[in-house]
Amino acid sequence: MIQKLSKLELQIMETLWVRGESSIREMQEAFPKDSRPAYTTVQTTVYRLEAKKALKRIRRVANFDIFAACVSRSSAQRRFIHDLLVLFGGRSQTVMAHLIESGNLTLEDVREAEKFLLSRAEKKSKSGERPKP
Amino acid sequence: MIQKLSKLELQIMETLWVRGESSIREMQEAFPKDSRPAYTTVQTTVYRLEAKKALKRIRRVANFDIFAACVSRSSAQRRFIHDLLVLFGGRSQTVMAHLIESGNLTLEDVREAEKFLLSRAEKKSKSGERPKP
DNA sequence: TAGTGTCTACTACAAGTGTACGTGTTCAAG
DNA sequence: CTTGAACACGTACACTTGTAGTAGACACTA
Repeated sequence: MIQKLSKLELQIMETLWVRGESSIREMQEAFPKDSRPAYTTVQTTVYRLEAKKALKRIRRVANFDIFAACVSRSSAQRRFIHDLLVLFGGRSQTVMAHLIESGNLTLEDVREAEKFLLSRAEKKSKSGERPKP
Repeated sequence: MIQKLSKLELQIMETLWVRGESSIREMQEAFPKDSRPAYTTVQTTVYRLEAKKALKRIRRVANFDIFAACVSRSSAQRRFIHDLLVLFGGRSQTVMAHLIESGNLTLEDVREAEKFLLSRAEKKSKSGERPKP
């Protein structure tokens, strides 16, 4: 099972996920300049992520290391969402309600989701009753 | 502004939100018996919540205190969701996608949300252009 | 080859969190 | 009034997380 990642840790993983292999310097500079942690802060966090086997050293270029993600973005996020749901008593409607309230979820988004759910339901009925994958 | 609450803290607040005023013992026993923290653990957490002004002592019955929530459930949850969104780069579609993936969000839920969004859009256009409350 | 700047590796520390032990207090039954 | 049960309160401790300083290794330049 994937270990729990903290906020900063996830932000750092984000760089690896979107930009691929990176050095510590690159990960640090991926932060917005107005809220950028010190180089050593990023470094420590990267080492901790390495200990958690969330990323690994790929190779060494000149005098610095290049890292790459070991866990996929969606599995880490899944893990995160799961924790979230526990807190909301498993009621994702509540979560969605908040997303809407805060104006972060538009009608379009919801319709998109609906379409997706419909197409999935179709596929399911075609391939016979499949209660829980 | 509401302070950040941890997982355990939120779970304890949950008791106050759903059952109303409670004693420490009641909050502790609200946990499922197979994962119930010790009485003193709950107690310490309650004291910390008191320091954060998330709850307060209402009155004393016999030799024990009765507590009640000071912050509303939705404001605490809002705070939590906000943090979550930051991690997902503000893309709530991603969050919703995960909720669907995990089977926690049904077609019905989504349709419900859609209805709500529609009715809200109507209200907004009736009361004139209101860009950002 | 000496100098300069970057990177690693180690170390440190404070705040937050989960957990729990004593000691003292209070109630209620005997 | 004594005693036992339940509770309050202070204290403690280990672990996590965010943050960063420093010493030494290394590479590239003059």
